[in-house]
Amino acid sequence: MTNRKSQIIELTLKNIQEKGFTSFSYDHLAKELGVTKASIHYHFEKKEDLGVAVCERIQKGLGDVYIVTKESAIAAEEKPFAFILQRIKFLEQNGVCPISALQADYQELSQAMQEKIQQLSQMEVDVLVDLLQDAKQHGSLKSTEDLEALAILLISSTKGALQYKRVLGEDFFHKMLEQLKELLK
Amino acid sequence: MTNRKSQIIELTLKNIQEKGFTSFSYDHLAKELGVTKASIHYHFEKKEDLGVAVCERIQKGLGDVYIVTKESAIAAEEKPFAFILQRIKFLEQNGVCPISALQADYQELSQAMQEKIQQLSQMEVDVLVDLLQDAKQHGSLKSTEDLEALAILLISSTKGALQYKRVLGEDFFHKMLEQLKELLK
DNA sequence: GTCTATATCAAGATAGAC
DNA sequence: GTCTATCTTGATATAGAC
Repeated sequence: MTNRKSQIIELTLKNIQEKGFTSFSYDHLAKELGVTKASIHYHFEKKEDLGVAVCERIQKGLGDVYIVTKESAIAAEEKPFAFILQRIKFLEQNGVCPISALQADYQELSQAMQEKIQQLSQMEVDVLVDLLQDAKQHGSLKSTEDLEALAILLISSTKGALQYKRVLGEDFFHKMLEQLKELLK
Repeated sequence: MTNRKSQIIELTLKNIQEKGFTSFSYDHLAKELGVTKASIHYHFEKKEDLGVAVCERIQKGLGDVYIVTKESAIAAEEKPFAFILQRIKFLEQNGVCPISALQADYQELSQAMQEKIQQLSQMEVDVLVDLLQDAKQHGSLKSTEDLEALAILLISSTKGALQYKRVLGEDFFHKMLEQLKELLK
């Protein structure tokens, strides 16, 4: 099966959302796939290699949602929030955002993975800045807005709220989002 | 030494900030203290027991900062942000917020720890709501504000930004905070 | 390309000496 | 209260058969 490799990547992505990078194991992965640990080690010799592959997978997903949002028919001023809502749809029920999970383990990871996580984190900001620029050109944002700072606030509050939501319940995220929209009016 | 127990708790708190709860080990803890694993198992039979003790330690720290902020001489409208800034001072250099670290491992932890983490998370919101109420009475917030929603936004964006700051640099947090203050003007 | 088998190591935990 | 010694488990990883 030539897509065994991508099958492993998808399952790892799910496992990272559930357990985090350091806590998921090849053993558990193998059992879920009905293969042996050795077979996973064949495709990804070290856990770090699998980690890097998952980062690239996340990067692609991020890019895809960006393009879809950018080209979609919805109003430009809605696109930053549409992007965020679209992204969190991909999260497993009660899972953490995989980028947040990787950030949490950041200090324990190899340099190769740290660089990937940096790229991912920066990409999230850049994409939001781009969508905010479009929104601004359509007149929905005050011209004084520092768009990078606004993107940083959007991504920070989103990720923070996702963490609390798992502990304090679904409502938490919606309350945060409504409050944010209220302040941006 | 009767405070060996609290010595262990403090060191564990540091370790959770650096590695997360599931990733720190009794072995590493013991070496840092110059004792054996067994000695730590004596004070905290199971890792879960140590985890609960650390949660209570965090809870106390949270309460202490709340009281100090509440009773301090600074203007009431500054207190919510003063509280947040005071809290993040306790973080190790490049460490994660211990509550965020515990939230990240939430699903893998025992029920006793999950309950403690819930309490901690809710307490953070409650404390901010209280400080925001004081600020509002002093006229610095629009009367239409939903204070719980505002507290949720404050704590979410703070925690999210702390995660990104470790990866993207010190500036990230400050930009988020300035943007937030700008929107609240 | 996938398997069995195994090496190696570190983890949490316990029993019992001092 | 702290130690040595040890048990058990589960992790990453490798060698080599098929």
